[in-house]
Amino acid sequence: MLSIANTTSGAGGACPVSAVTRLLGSRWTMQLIHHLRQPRRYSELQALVGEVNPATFTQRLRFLEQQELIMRHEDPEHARHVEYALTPKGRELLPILDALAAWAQKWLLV
Amino acid sequence: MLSIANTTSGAGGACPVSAVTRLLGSRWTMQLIHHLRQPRRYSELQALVGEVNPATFTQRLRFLEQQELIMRHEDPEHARHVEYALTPKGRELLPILDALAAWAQKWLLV
DNA sequence: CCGTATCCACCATGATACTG
DNA sequence: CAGTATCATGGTGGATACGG
Repeated sequence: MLSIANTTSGAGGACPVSAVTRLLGSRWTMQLIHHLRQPRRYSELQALVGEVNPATFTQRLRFLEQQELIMRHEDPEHARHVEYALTPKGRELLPILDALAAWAQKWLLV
Repeated sequence: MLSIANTTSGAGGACPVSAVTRLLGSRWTMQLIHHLRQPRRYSELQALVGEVNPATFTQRLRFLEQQELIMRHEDPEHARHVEYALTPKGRELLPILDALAAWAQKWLLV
C-alpha cells in the first residue's frame, strides 16, 4: 500500500506529486519524453514537437539529461549526428503518459 | 490499442499530452486533486497544500471547477460552509496520480 | 546539423490588506 | 470562513541571429 497521504500531508514537505510537477510540468517536456519512445535525433524531435524555439528546446533536453531521464549520444565518427534516448528511469514514465493520453481522449476530445 | 503516435505526430496539432500539460501543469493543481480524494473544505485544502497565496489558490479552484474536474458545493443553510469534491472526470485522474507518486518514490527519493 | 547568444515580453505566482 | 482587490516581480518561454 502506497502511503501517499503521509508523504503529502503536513505543510510544504517534499511531496512526490509536487516533485513530479517540477520535473515534468514545463512546456514540451512530456511531448519530448513521449516522442523518445524510440531514439530520435535532434532535428527529428524538433519536427515532431512542432514550432519550438531552439533555445528552449535545448534547455529542456539538457534538463532532462541532467535529471537522467534521457541520454544524449553523439557519434564520434560523424560528429554532427546526435541521438537522444530514454533512460530506464525515463522509460518507466511511458505507461503513465499513455494513461494520461487515454484519459485525455476519453474526457477532452469529442 | 491507443494510437497515441497518431494524435501527436504532425506539427502542432492538438495533442492529448500537451492538453494535459495545460490542464494540470500549473502549480498546486496536482496537489489539489490529490487531496480532494475525499471532499474537503476550502480551509482544509489550504492547510493540506501548505503556504499558498489565497488569490492563486482560488484561481486554481475556479479553473478546475470550470474544467469540470472538481465541484464546488455551498451549503445554503450555513452559507460559509463550502466543500469541494472531485467530479467523475477528476476522480479518474487519481490512479494516474498514484502511479506518478509511485514513480517518484522509486526514482526520486532515497 | 546541432546547437549558442542575446534580448524581451508576458503572465504566473506571490505579498499584503481587506470584506460579505 | 471563504474569499476579492491590488500591486509587484521574476523567470519561462519566445524571436532572431549567429557559430563549430
